[in-house]
Amino acid sequence: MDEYPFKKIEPKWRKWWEDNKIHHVNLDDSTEAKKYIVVMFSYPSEKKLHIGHWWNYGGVDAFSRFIRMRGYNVFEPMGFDAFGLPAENYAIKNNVHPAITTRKSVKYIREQLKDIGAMYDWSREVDTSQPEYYKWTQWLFLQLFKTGAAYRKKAPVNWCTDCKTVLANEQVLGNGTCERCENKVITRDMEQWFFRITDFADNLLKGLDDLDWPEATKSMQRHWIGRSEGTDIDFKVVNHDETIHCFTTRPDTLFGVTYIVLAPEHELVVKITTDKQKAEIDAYVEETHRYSDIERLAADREKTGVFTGAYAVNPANGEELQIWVADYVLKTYGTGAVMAVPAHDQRDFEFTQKYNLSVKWVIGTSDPHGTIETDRAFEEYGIMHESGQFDGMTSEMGIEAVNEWLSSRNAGKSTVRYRLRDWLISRQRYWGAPIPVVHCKKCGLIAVPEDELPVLLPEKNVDFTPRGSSPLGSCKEFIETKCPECGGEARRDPDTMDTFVCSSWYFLRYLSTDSQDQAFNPDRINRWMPVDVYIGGPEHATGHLIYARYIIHYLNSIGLIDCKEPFKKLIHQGIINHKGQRMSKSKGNVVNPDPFVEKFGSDCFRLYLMFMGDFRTGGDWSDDGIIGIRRFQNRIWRLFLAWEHVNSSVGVPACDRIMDVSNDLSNVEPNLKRLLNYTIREVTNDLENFDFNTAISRLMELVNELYKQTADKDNVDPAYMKLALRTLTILIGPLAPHMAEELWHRIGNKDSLFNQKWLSYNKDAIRQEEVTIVIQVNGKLTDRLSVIKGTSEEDLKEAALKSEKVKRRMGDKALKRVIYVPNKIINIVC
RNA sequence: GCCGGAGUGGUGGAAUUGGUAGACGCGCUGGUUUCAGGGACCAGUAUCCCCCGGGGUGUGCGGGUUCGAGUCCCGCCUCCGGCACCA
Repeated sequence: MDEYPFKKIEPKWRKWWEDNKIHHVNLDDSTEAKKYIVVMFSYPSEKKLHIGHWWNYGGVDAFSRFIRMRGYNVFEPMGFDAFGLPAENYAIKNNVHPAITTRKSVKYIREQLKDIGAMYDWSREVDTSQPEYYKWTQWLFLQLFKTGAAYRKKAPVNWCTDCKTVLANEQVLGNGTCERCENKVITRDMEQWFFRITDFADNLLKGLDDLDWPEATKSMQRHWIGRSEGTDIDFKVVNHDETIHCFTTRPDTLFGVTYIVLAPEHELVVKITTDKQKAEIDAYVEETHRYSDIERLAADREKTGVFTGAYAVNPANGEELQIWVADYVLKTYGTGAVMAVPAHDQRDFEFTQKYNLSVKWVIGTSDPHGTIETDRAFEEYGIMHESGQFDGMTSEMGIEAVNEWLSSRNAGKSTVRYRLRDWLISRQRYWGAPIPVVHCKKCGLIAVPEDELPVLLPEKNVDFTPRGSSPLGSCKEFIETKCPECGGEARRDPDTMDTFVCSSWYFLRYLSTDSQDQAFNPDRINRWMPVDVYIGGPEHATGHLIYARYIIHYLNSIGLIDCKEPFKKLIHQGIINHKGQRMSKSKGNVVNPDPFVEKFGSDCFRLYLMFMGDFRTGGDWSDDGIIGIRRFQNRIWRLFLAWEHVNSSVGVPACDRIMDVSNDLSNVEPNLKRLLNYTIREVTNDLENFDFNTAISRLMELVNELYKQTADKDNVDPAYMKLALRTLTILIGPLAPHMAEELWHRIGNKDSLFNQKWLSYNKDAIRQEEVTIVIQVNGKLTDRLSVIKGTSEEDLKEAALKSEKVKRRMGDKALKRVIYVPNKIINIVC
């Protein structure tokens, strides 16, 4: 039996596509409508593509090819997110320079990517670790710096005592230890670079409404931004000329405040602590620094705190309140100070229990007989009491009224706070884009002039093993420089940028890789942005996807680009597990795609992954099913071999006549006519919706049916077969591009299949003359009737009641009603 | 604790969105082919009972709405993902 010779065919067409620049995109062509389809670029530090990449990239390519065949100018680029910690860690461990390992990985992965047979335009590849790219990442930084959106401040960071380096939050394990050495991680205050993403909190929140994104992801971003309306209330400190500002969302509980809490890092702690309490407070503050933020924030930790010895005055009733320091209050949220209302806040309640502080109930239920349990806080809205002139108000009214009262007395004002923090972008690491700023003793922080970019990352004389400060600081040639302002001795900033900065704008750079004198060409941006469909994992919901949105909002705000949002539609691919678990080296269940590609071919492997399950859901990898796809390919191949003669024996006019299936098909058998049109409709809808698995099922059905209908070869009209094979070739093109291109040329075409227009279908041709009506008795399937479409309800009812099966099931019960769903079901109720 | 998503044959998964549950594939069973094979083709395959004509039961569990529920409502269970002292 003839097997489909994928080994000969796949490399042949890959070369042909490349030689004929089939995948080259003209970015300046405005004659065709564009579609910009981007899949998150790959992270070469992982060294090799795994099955998940094939799942993702194969599906996205099928979609892109389909869109292209529908007549759009489609741009589907690919690149490398090549800076980052894994390459650096590998380098430290094996003493190989990260530049070398990264370049090697990129080269290897690029070849693997080419095996997928996707229509990437490789002339527009980006690599974030190349000076041609990071020059513009630095340029982007400078734009932010010039407008004050990039700034330095002292901030608590995670510090591993053993590795002697700063760690990202993701690198700290749940128990507060370092993921690499499992030693203790502490909090350390360090001067860091930040981007003012909080300035855009509200815009980022509002922008979500119009995005065609998964609701779950939008919801995650909303929570992450965490807008919350409340009030800043001023508490004067007794015997000090200081005021503590407390943010609360519940000013209606103001009369229930029994003490005040400051975060350990709060600047007033030192000022107001009494001499008597000083030793204890110092010890406590010191103690909190011994924990990482992650550890401190563990919700199940018992609350601790220390009294400062100082008091503050409640502006509502003049009561004096103890001021405490406790690490359950965070310096980084709100004002870093809290008015504690134990009766109506469970956290404060727990704290009071431990330290024997008083509880004052000021909110009750509206039900006069309703009692509130007193063993925990009552956090709901209710009716105010013990609250002076506000007694009897609902919480909603009270919040308004207290706000007005406070602001009229200059003791507070309503504000909006966000959970979102400014984006900490500096890293004390080597393998990243250097921050293009010079520190001059005389002039301060001075931006490197744009025409001096890039600030090259030195590849020699850098000791990148961690020792407690930025590796670049140890490189004399790099760090010592002249101040661009005064020309005096100065030092370069030794930090590098978070790789999320690199990946926050790469989709802009794809459009201008041919330009060395600008980050992006505004005309092209305005023509191609936003990205029409962006595909990537849901794990980026609150990281990359917020950062990229922020950068676009920012560039828009300073007038550099027109578009407001980077990604119009977002799709998350699912995750491929193996044996029910996520693939990982430690579990030893990683599946390497290469042997499967070698044994079954690229198309077969792509098809199998797409067929395995829903693109968005993911699935569990199994070696077993792929054989079914090979059989499917072989069946198609043999079908073409068996009918090869029709391509020469059927003349050109016949071919023209059947170019478009929606045209007159009067001479084609009704069954086939219907089948072809039906398959076009189904496959079209499925590809539009990323439902590759069902699209492939429909094509399998078509092939099965063609085998059945052509069992008797002599009775088949060759034109009919020619039409069927042509239709099949076009429909399978996006899914199995190599095979389809081969078949396309075999049936007599010279140009690429992917320059061919997609097929339209004829609705009328799908309509069936004969339909099967299901007869139910009390909703139970009882019998079937095959009738001509449009048979009247009366006739159907009569026929149904005559059925022996129906009679048997009805027994002697009387007919009550008949429900009729046209052309589908007749339900007899008795 | 809070917010999402999902539970369907031996197995991967379908189901026009309230209308024939199990499409398509894997596996398995039987058969055909001068078939040495992990080849090709045909038929069967949710499950239980059975007088072989049928009958009962079935989409995580328990209720409900409806002529009719995998799909909608209420209450649970399990798994996965995210957030987690955010005042």
